[in-house]
Amino acid sequence: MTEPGASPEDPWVKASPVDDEDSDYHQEAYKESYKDRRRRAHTQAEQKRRDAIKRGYDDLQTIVPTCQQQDFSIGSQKLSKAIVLQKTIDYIQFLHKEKKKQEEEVSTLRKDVTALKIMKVNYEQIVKAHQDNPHEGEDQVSDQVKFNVFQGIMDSLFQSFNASISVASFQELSACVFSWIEEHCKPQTLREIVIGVLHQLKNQLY
DNA sequence: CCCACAGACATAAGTCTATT
DNA sequence: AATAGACTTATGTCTGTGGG
Repeated sequence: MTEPGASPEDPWVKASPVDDEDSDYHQEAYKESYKDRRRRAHTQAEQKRRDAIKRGYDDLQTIVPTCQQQDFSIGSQKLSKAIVLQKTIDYIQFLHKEKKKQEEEVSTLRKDVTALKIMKVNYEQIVKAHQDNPHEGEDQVSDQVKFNVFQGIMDSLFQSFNASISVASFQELSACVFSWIEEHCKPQTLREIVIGVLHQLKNQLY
């Protein structure tokens, strides 16, 4: 739609007052020209603003993957602005959820790394002790059996630890750890675990 | 303080397009 | 062809800002 009588080439054509001696008319003509000039500039500015908005929607449609899915039965139909906005909102919510999931995964993996590092240090100490005293206790059981005993005990402890511990906050973690130690690390309980593991291994071996 | 200006928003009217 | 819905365009109004 074009403005009636508007000429895009000469937007400021009415900007100067007309050459007339009549001051009232002169004034009126000047006012009118200012009004026209103002209207023209405003129309241009408004066009610019609408272009910017349109560009924004186009960019959204390009960036948001769910806006790019096309129904091939219809062809590459342009989505309405309302749909582009809704799909953008949905996509941002999806990204937020994904980010949260990945952060949780990273946290879990960090804990695994810490545990593995501790275990590595412990094993290195054991290996070093063996190297320092290679002949101590020739009648000792094999490394495999020792590992099985260790593994059985640690598995049992880990199961009770995993069932008792929540890591939502440090306070909660700390409270859970203390309660777990009280409940599952009593001498009597540990004794039962060790005996149970040894029995189990004995049955497997013989 | 007044005026000019720019930008944002609202609205009416026109245009385009898919559907019935 | 009629119609509905989405979109565009021009214009009016309001508000904030900066210069004289």
